[in-house]
Amino acid sequence: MNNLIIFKNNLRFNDNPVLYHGSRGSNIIPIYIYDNYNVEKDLGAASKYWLYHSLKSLNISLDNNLQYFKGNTIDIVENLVIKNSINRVFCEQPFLEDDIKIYKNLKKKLQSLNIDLKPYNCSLLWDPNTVLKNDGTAYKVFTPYYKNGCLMRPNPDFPLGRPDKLNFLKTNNITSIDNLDLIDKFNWYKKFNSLWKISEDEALNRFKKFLDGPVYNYKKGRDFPASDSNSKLSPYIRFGLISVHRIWYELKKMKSNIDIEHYKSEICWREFSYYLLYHFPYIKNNNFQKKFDSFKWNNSKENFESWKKGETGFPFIDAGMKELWQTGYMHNRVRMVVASFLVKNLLIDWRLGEKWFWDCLLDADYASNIAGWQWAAGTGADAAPYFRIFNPILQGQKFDKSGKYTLYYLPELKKLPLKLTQTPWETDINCNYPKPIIDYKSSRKSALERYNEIR
DNA sequence: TGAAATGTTGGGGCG
DNA sequence: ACGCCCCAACATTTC
Repeated sequence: MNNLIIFKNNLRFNDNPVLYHGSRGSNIIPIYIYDNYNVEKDLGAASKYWLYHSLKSLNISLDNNLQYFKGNTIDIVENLVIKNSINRVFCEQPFLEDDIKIYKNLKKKLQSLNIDLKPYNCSLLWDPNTVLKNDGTAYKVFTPYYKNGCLMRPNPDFPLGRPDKLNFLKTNNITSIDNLDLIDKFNWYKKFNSLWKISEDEALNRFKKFLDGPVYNYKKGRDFPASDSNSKLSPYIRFGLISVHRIWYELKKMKSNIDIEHYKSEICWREFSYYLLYHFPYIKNNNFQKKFDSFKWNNSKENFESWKKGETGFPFIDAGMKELWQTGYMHNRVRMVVASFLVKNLLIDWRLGEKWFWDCLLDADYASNIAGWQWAAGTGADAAPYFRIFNPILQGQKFDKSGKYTLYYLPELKKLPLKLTQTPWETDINCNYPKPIIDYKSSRKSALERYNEIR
């Protein structure tokens, strides 16, 4: 048998159902398709960087046999199948609207050629189709989704480990990763090189290191951006350099405690995001709660720019935005605070924030990003109520008491007494840091008034 | 996975 | 010794 193996969002050698099953007793052609033809939203710049290095790493595991294509999945696969006498095509089971459409069209095309298309769920612990309320409808609230839905279902599949010896089918194709245009000529991303090692081994190492210690302080520690109680696995999970099935079972093997259970539930917030996008695809660019459709956003260009650059004059916000820009990552607590600030204090549409994160985050995940922003904006399903407005000053004082995080990204504030780290306007000492772009108190008030109009 | 406003309680100062 | 006021400290409600 000659099998075509299509990689998409699970760029790993281990625990990969597509590669594992697709390579059994067969010759394979492993390919990656950058489909910018059938999708509405192209990858963000940071994601492309991550993708580039993930592919390079995967290619090494595949003894340099990975082939790269860009364009329309259907045409590319049809062409390959015919030219190489392919019998079966193995791919990832799709869960997002665009991907489902591609899958269906591909299936139709391959059926007409009398070729099997075999989908395997690589990405989610539970298929969204199988987790429903008793009345047959989808959950909208995380806790019952997780506790009564997921955890009451049969256990997720075990991780598969390594595939057997791979036999690569010889082809005449010469493809190059460079044709995917993932890396800009302008070397803006070099700052990431020293911060992130992008490979499957590194993902596993990080996970193991996390399980060796930090996880035992996860529940409390996860809220403090200066502590290292987070696994920082998100970008690795995003492109499947580690499988959630592996993560799930490694955690299950351990003696359960409150921290491990909390980490598991966080892993399942990602599941929940995919679940929501699957059952309510309109939320990709519309408010889950329709009453927000008539909400009047200010969308001030100037304020949006200040937010993006980390020049709002609110240190905790600015530190977060600088972390994002410099590292391609932002601590979860800070993500909530900067999102609340953009939406509720600046009255800027969550979709604009979502776009910026999409472009800047190495872990930018289609579902998590949208669901996360809708959550933070208060427009989402199981969302923080709109009137729950984070105070960036208090949040900074509470979760970065020592100033370690804030001052790392805003060293100019080290000039001030520690007490004033979050309120640098309360002194005349000039440290070359911007004045607040808004008055916090009155912005809060007008946000609540604006909300009253649609309530 | 809030924060601010408002309400309640109880100890201490003081006439 | 007593009542009154003040105001933390905590609890509850509201946004």
